[in-house]
Amino acid sequence: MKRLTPSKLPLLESMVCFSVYSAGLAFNRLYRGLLKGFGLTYPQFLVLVSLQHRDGQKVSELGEALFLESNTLTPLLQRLEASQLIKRQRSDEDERVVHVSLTPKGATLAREIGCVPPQVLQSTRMQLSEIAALTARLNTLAGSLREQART
Amino acid sequence: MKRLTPSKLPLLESMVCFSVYSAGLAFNRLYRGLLKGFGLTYPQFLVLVSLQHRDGQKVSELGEALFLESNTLTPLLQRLEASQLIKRQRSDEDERVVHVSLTPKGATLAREIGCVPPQVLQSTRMQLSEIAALTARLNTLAGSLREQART
DNA sequence: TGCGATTAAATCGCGTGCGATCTATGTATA
DNA sequence: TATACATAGATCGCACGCGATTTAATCGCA
Repeated sequence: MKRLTPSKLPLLESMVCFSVYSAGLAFNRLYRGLLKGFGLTYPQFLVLVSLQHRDGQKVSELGEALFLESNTLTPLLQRLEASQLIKRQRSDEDERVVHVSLTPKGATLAREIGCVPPQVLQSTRMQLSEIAALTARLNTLAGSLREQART
Repeated sequence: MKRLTPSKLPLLESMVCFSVYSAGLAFNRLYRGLLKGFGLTYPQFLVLVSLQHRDGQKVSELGEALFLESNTLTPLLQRLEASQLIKRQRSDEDERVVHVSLTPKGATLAREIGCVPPQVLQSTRMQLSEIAALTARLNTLAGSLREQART
């Protein structure tokens, strides 16, 4: 017996958007404590992770990797630059483009924060295989949502 | 052959924290478009959902439901009150406590936004059973993370 | 009863996210 | 070449999220 227009909204706990939202809050809080000693926020941590894999990325490439745009990235990168962890330099071929690379200090820090993800994994209290399956499902889900948002 | 201190961080796509983070961004963007016409943000939407299930909650009870504290909730509730969607009133028994309830206008809007979650579900392009399983796993995961963050 | 400890909410400052817009550079087309 | 158009970042304003602190009310216990 279905309703076309349900008068009652679903319970928060049964909404997948809310589960993702509150899990995101929980991850952010956990990372905050673990990253505090390194002087990093979680998005800043993500930038270092991305740059360690590929240094010298354009701002737009970082944006594609992190699903963020220049209005979020520019101030974030300016703060990382002020902390001497990265440097930003305009491309010679195309002066509109800005390349971002790790400074020696940033590269050192990027190695040091390698200990954080294992600690987080530990805190999930889940099997690696289950974490991997969950990650894959979430990536698929996020892909579908992004596709729908475009239309 | 394991390393005790990996020199390389894992790829972003393989990190469950990042999958949750980017799925959260994607949900937020999708909701933004769907809620714009109602003049609501996603956290404001969540407050209306919670109040429709139980009206007159204390600020602290809303906080437990949404995993937020007064430093986030107070300004958010002030905006909802300015929009005439809720009213806030101090308890008579304990003047420290503030109860939050829907105005008639808020109750009407809460019914109208009932059409949004089904649209979002549609956009996930996943089976209901799979969504339910994912939601349950995420709730368990978030519970573990919150427990670890406390210690 | 009195008075320190506790509690609920509010306030403040800062770092994201993001819509909207701006600036500077590069591209294309007549 | 000149002029319109497109693109990459930067800038601005606003709404979260949260650590730290403040204010006001209540509790606990001598």
